[in-house]
Amino acid sequence: MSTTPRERARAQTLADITRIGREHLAADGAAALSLRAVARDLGVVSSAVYRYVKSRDELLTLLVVDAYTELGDEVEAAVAAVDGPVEKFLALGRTVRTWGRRVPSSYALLFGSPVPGYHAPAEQTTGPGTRVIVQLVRIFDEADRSGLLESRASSVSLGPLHDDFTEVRNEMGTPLSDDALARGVLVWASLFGAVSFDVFDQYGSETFGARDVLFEHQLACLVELAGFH
Amino acid sequence: MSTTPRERARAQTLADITRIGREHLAADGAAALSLRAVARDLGVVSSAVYRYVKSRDELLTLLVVDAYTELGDEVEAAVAAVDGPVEKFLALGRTVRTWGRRVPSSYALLFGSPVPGYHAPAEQTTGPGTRVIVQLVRIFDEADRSGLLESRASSVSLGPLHDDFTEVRNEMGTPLSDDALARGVLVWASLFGAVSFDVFDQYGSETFGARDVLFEHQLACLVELAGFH
DNA sequence: TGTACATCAGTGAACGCGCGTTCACTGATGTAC
DNA sequence: TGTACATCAGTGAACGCGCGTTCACTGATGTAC
Repeated sequence: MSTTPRERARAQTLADITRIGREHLAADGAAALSLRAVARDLGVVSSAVYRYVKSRDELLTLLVVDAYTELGDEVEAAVAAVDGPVEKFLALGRTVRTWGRRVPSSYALLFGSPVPGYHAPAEQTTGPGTRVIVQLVRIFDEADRSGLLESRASSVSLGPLHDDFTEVRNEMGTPLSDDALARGVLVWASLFGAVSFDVFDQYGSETFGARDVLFEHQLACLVELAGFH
Repeated sequence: MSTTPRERARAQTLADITRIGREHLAADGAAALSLRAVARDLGVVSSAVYRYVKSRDELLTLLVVDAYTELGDEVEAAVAAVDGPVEKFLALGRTVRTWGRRVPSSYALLFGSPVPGYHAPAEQTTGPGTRVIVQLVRIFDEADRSGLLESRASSVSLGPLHDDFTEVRNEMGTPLSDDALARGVLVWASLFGAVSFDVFDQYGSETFGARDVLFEHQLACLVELAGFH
């Protein structure tokens, strides 16, 4: 673990590149992200960046991982800080929204339109990319174990999805029923729908003044939808 | 209403530009949309496009309006074709999803990340942009009038939003309560959250095989969340 | 401890490319008398 | 019906700009003997 000065300098430069990349992401969006512009801000000739990053796509991957990691850290911390499934769910939801509003361009990179021509390499992004949903599953799990998860059958048969859900149970190490998992998926999608509408300003900029209140109400409804009590 | 040949030719060219623009949107995304590329495909020198469109942003606006119009047309037709709030809601949801999956790039333009540096001019996009939510409000309205809308109070007070909701009631010409409207907003956001996850492939490409079944289940849950019965 | 060599960060020029927008122009189509 | 003029679509050149990526290079920092 002894780091040489060179290694430290290298790590520092890579961190600088990521930071500058994030700034450009915020200013111009992912599609306009440019290695040359990053090099300029780094105070270095454009070809020098290739010592650190193989291509523009690799820089994007760096930013994707960075964003997932930041969000994952914050969500895990917030969830760990409170007790009980309902409180943990509220903490998760609030953290996602707060993070999204603080760094909308990173939020857009992860949850908005796909970047044309770019595909995140699964090996690097899957881990950090699943931290939020892992937390959500754990919350459902805890609610279930404590007998706080209402069981409700849907009018639509989930039979065709049973094998897929079994796969999910194995990957996530949870014994939740198909029905509970399906509800979890909807709660997950709904939460991000509500946050996206807020972050991307789909309501119209002047429709709702008290966005915080609206979101709290939505979270309360989602708790119901989840079936916690 | 008599159209001269020149006017007809002009309208045709403008339609061609829109069509080609859509193709480029699909291929490269909104941020990479280029007047020069459209001109090339139109078989015309780049400056010629400026006879039809004042700038790149105006072309984007054209595409936004075009997309909203197509979606609005399809949703209205689907909703009109069936009876009762539940059926109408299901038709609305299915149509949004089907449209989104058919033209994901147009879906992304309207409901994905904002295009950096571009702001849709309200005068042109507000009308077509509200057609889906207008339909949704009407469905809630009809359910309410038929006594099919369960009234449920939320644990979060909507007081701070009362004036905003009154504004919405005036604009949309509906007598729905704050609570019903708030639930409508959440259903709206949740629906688009579910569709976005599907269209943008947030589930992971191989997690769910039977996406149709999953979505039908989600719609059924949203009917519950809406409070229809 | 000193020297020879290897590693590596960063340079600068070049490749070939695409972009939005302006402007003076040509030539065909339409219109007024 | 014919002529003079106005309108308008499309041309081609130019402006100034930015991009990703490669490559041979310099010079400083590290390492092995």
